[in-house]
Amino acid sequence: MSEELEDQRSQRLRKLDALREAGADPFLLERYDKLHSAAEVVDPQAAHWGLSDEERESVVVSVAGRMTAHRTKGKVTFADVRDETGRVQLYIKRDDVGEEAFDRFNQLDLADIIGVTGFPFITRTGEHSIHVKGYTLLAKALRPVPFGKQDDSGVIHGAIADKEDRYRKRYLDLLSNPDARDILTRRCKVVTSMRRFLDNRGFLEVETPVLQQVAGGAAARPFTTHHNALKYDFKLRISLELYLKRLIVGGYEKVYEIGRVFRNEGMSPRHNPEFSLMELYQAYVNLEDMMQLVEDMYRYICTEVNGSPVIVTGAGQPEGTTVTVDLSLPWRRLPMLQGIEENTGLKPEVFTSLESAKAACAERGVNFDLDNEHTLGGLIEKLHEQYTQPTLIAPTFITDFPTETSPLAKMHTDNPALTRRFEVYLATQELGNAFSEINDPIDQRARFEGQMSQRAAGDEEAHPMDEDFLTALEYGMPPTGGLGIGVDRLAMVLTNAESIRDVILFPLMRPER
RNA sequence: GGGUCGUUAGCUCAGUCGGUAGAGCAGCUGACUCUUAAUCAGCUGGCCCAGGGUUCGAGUCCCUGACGACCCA
Repeated sequence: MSEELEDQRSQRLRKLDALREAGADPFLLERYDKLHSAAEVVDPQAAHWGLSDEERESVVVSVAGRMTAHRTKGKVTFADVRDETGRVQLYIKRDDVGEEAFDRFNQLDLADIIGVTGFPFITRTGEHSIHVKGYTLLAKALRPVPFGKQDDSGVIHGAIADKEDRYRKRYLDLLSNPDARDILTRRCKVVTSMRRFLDNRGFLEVETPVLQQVAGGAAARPFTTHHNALKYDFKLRISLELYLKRLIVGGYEKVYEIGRVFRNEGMSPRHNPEFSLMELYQAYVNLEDMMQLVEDMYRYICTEVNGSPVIVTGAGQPEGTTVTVDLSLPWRRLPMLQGIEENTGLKPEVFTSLESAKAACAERGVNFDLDNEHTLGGLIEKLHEQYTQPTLIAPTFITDFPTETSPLAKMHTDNPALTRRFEVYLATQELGNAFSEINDPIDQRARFEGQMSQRAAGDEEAHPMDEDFLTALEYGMPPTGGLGIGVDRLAMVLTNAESIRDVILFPLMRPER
């Protein structure tokens, strides 16, 4: 095969072989004295830019990163090197480094990882650059990386664009699309700032089992996996709840976990089968204390991640429109039935039985099929989702959930049909779920039994019986407030991401065949 | 689960009425000692997602499938 017919990978392999034969195998290197970041070198405030041209020549800078562009111009070459912090331009002159080194530099391929030493240098066009005196190939890229090219208006051409490629080969997306990198970085900061907030408040971060005999704490179907030695099919957890409450029984008073949970359900722009959940439990506090905690935490995270407590997001809005949500304004509290009345005209009195509620819904006309509703609580939540939720732009606590759909929350003392529970909504998105935890083991058993009968009636997502958890409650658990937050969905709202896949580094993909 | 759209060079994308495959970038060769989407000259590069079908002839039309995206329940 002639040289001309080799594909780019073969050409790069050939160059690698040549380097190895010459005793310059880049993959044998382990360490490079990377003394500066690209951003530090380029920073207009950096001390070296205040020096005279002559003084600057004695300054040594050392950077490392990927070569993302090169422009050869006869006996001088310009190249770009990019690291985590940004881009810096290199200027290399044959007469400075010698013909052999200059030719070797021009043999480098885009995407090769190099280390460079030189001195700070301002080009005739005013760009802060590095005048190269020496360089080392630290790793060879055998495949071309689609960096794209940025035009004068900042638009990048040729970047990897196919969403499937971007998710499957996220490393290329990160190298190619600055926006993707920015969103994912901010998502990571959502997690660290959440952790910092809770640590500062004296919560203990704990880890609980992923492999469980009974997957409870939420309404969802679990994944099953097999343990060979025990010959037992374990479930992957669908929430963190029941183990964290066992820790409250055990005497811890403020615990939290940020962890992956798994729900065996379909995928959508808002659903990934594995996702990150934060749950916290605090003994001796009530629902109102949890509301205050949520307000404080969201303001903190938003300010840490975005620099401001104001969110501008298109979540839940018509294409091309955004809403502004100011987390520093007072948050509204709205009982669920009151919200339904405001948005449908259906009065709370009709929700005394499933039959009367269905009749009232049928008379009014609703935008979903009443035949699919088998419980009063389920019908109420459906009305909430369909009519109230789309109106909830400003931060709102929806309170007083039906007992039927809240098998782990304390009942109201004056109304056993409703619970001491709230969900947080902002920009129409549900971003948190909290309740006063049931600590009455008799009540908890009755709730589980109610769920079992729904399960028997065909609801595969109804909560399973958990005898081990009930035993724990029987040893005594203090009154406790609990809170759960879907981290990915919070990140979506804070970063204005369109899909949950945009805030997950490696979203689940169907295996390629 | 239903519907719509997409899959063409390493990357981004064209491809007309069905007539044997195109551009830009990347790559290769050469020129150029301050360029920056560098420029200029020349060149290379294709399982048109897969499998069937219609046709003298299919990237293009039909069917089935794979994968993805979006919308709906």
